[in-house]
Amino acid sequence: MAATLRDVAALAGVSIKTVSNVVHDFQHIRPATRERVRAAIDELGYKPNISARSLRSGRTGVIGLALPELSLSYFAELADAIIQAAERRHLVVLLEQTGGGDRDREIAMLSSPRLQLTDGLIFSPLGLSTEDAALLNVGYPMVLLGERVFGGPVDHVTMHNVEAAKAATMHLISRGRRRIAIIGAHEGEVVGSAVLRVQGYREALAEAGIPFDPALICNVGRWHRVDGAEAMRALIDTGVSFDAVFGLNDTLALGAMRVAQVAGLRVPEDVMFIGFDALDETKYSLPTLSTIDPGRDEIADTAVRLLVQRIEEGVTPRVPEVYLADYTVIDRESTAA
Amino acid sequence: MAATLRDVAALAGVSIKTVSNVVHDFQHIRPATRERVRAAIDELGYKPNISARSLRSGRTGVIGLALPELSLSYFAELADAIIQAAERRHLVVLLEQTGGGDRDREIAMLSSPRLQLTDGLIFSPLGLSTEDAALLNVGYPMVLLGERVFGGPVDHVTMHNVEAAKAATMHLISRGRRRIAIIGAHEGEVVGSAVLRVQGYREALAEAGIPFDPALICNVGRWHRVDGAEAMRALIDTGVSFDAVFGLNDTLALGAMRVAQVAGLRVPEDVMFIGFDALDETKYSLPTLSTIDPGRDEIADTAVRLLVQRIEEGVTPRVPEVYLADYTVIDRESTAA
DNA sequence: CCGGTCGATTACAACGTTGCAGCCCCTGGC
DNA sequence: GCCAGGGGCTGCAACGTTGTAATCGACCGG
Repeated sequence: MAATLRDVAALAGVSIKTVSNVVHDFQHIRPATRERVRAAIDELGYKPNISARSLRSGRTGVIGLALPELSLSYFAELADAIIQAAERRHLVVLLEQTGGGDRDREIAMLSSPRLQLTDGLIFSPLGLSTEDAALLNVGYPMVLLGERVFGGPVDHVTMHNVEAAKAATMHLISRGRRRIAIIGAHEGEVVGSAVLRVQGYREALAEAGIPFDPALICNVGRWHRVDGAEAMRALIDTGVSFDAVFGLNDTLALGAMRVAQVAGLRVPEDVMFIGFDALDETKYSLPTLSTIDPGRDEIADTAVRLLVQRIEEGVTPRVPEVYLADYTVIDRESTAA
Repeated sequence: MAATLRDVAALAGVSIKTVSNVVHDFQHIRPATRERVRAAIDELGYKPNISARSLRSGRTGVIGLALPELSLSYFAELADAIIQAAERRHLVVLLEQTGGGDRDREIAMLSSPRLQLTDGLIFSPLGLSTEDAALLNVGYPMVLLGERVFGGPVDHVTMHNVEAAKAATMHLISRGRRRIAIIGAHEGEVVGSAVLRVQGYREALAEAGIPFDPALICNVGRWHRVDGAEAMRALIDTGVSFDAVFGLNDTLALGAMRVAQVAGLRVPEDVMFIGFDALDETKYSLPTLSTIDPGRDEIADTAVRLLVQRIEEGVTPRVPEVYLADYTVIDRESTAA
């Protein structure tokens, strides 16, 4: 069995509390005592029991991270960044997958007893929408990610979606393109990344005096590679002319770009492509994919920072904070002049 | 504050222990009492405190998963599968990243106090090797993944690496290729996936009577996309002739394939490519990439099953179990006849 | 030389849960 | 009418930790 404070105390000839004090580096301990306790700790290989500590202190040092699915590269890279950010603050991450946009599962997860041993939650929903904002009024610290819910009762870390999408579109326009297709719109939706990015696209067109053509807007179900591929196939089949494609995320853009190339279109000569997310793989596609870097590390770090802040300040109500990360346009081969 | 057993007991007019019994569905409770307690639980929104429960019972319902990095798609997809498998058994997963093959970090992680609130660990090392096997003799249940350590003291879930690599190579040979390059070897290593897969490659060559040419073996540092790309560039620069490439994982193969195409080689006409791992993205690359499906879901499910078994049987020593998942060759455009 | 201060250490209770032992009362058999 | 058996429930202790208050001795200024 694992050694406890009691064992260490007995070996060092001090009280349990003194050992606890040494472990926590409290002051007012004689160097000699400290040394003796340290030696006993090493000898017994003592490790504090986190369950007991957490029972006593109400803290576990664990934060929950709930996101749709790791098999989407964007979320895998986001999880990676968040886990690293958490580690820098000596926190571990408990990871839950809610599936690809299943609203009910997302709601159920918010009150899951599995979150009990968590100090707080970083939540990236895909199925909720703004009218669900009230559901976020849970009894524990939480930080929201993404573009599904705005104005909710919790801190929110997101990005300048409209502006970034506008910048992506303007990048294509600056390269001389005027028939710019969108891959990844969500028909009928009024909330979410798709809506915002399409809005940015329209703003760019308007500013450049290019008429908006609904025939260039390709709707998809989900944002997987296969959806991008199918949308591009459908677009080509309609016979509509286009000279550039804005994939609302990289995965869509990559799927679409592949189909375009198979269909004999040259990239970037015939069609330029730009994506969104700056996934690692966009650096190595053929051609390399221009994209928007949404500031993932900044988002991850800020989310963890805000969550820690919420955890530490206790139940004090406060106006929820909204943080918008900076974006960058990354110009690669798929939009080479 | 969250409701406790005491609160529920007071409201229902029974003892704390009776509430606990209801929660655990113990027998010998009158239906009327059970109902009353149930109602009180609902009214107060009682959720058991997992820290306390775990302090008392020694179980948390959490398993640890330690792997190198989520930004490698293989591990992201593996984590996805393991989290799902764990969920089926009502377990949550605490995820730790050990970095890309950092032996010291991997060793440190094994005794991290962060694992304290974990019932067991699924460990996928990248830096350890067989001589470190003794380090796996930790005091908690553990299941090992991967090909770094064999013959260790713990259950091990892995795959038929040599056979699968041999099958991949024979697939290329059956398509008429004889100058098959390997991308991803690790010079000087004697353990790990690279070694085993190269061995399978050599066995296939030998069986087909094809001489082994060391000039076709490309060493890399890590197994990222950029490493595959650089290795391919180097290979082309040497001027060695080759008509097929076996990427020791999909990421390497995709990186290499891109460089080959940029260099003017046609795939599969001039050079065929096959990878390893059956990542989702191999379905959508240009061309689609042939690969080996290592049975990821089977591996995930087995790992969790074995871990649960170890957890439940307590400290009873037992001969470690080794499970080898089935593989399949997936034939796609990159090796089309 | 005494009261006060401060450094070093300790005793105790409590966090919320569960295992164990035991209590009470009802039922059935003789 | 009494006892055995067992269903239904309760009280107590303990898991390992930490916050609070208390203790004890040494040292200092007056």
